[in-house]
Amino acid sequence: MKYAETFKALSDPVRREILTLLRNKKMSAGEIVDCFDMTGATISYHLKLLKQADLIYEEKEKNFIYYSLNTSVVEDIVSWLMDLKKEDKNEGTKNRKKKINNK
Amino acid sequence: MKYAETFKALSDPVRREILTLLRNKKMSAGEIVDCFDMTGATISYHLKLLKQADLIYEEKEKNFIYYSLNTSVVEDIVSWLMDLKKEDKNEGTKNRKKKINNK
DNA sequence: TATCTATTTAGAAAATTATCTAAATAGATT
DNA sequence: AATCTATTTAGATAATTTTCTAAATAGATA
Repeated sequence: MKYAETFKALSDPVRREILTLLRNKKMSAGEIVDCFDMTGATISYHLKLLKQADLIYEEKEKNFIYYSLNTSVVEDIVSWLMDLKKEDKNEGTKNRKKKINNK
Repeated sequence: MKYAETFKALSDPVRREILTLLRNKKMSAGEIVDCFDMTGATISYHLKLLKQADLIYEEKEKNFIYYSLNTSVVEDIVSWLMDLKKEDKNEGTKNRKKKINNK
């Protein structure tokens, strides 16, 4: 159950906003903090959760820590979601009508 | 922020399990309760959140309430996630630093 | 070395969420 | 009408999450 953590990480608006910020550029923790009305400690906490969920990379440079997006796990979530939409694969007789009149 | 509620709803393992149960068949609240080691009240609470997030439909029949999957909102979540992976579209404004006011 | 700078960790308070029991509701059955 | 059945609502508590301040860490610089 790898994506349990990921879904949890994605459930918070601050963390989603951080991911959006990182969409195109890497940013240091401090730069990210400047985008929010919250303390560095709080943002650090959110970064930790995103990191644990493998949604971001962290890379030390001088005495900054730069964060960037890791989209590899996003695929997993997307396929979990797409699976929800898939039609039943193993049905004998019970849901046949549903199969037939679908699309 | 329509999908805030949806991400929140998806963040709980019980609720994700309910969605999976509903993948192929509609089920009454009682049938869903039977799949878990929890009281009907608790499952009812989760169903309410899934309903509020538009992830399930509810349909009364006799004195049962049947629930079924509504995948239309799932698309929105998927496209939010896919957007994360997209390359920079560059809005032109460099160095734009805005404070984000959540909550 | 001493100190500054960037960031995290610790610990506590506040807010939110998940769960339970008991009671309420509403439709079906006798 | 009285009662049974399926489900939800209310209210309380437990558990988890978010946030803060203060302190700790670690690397860079004077």
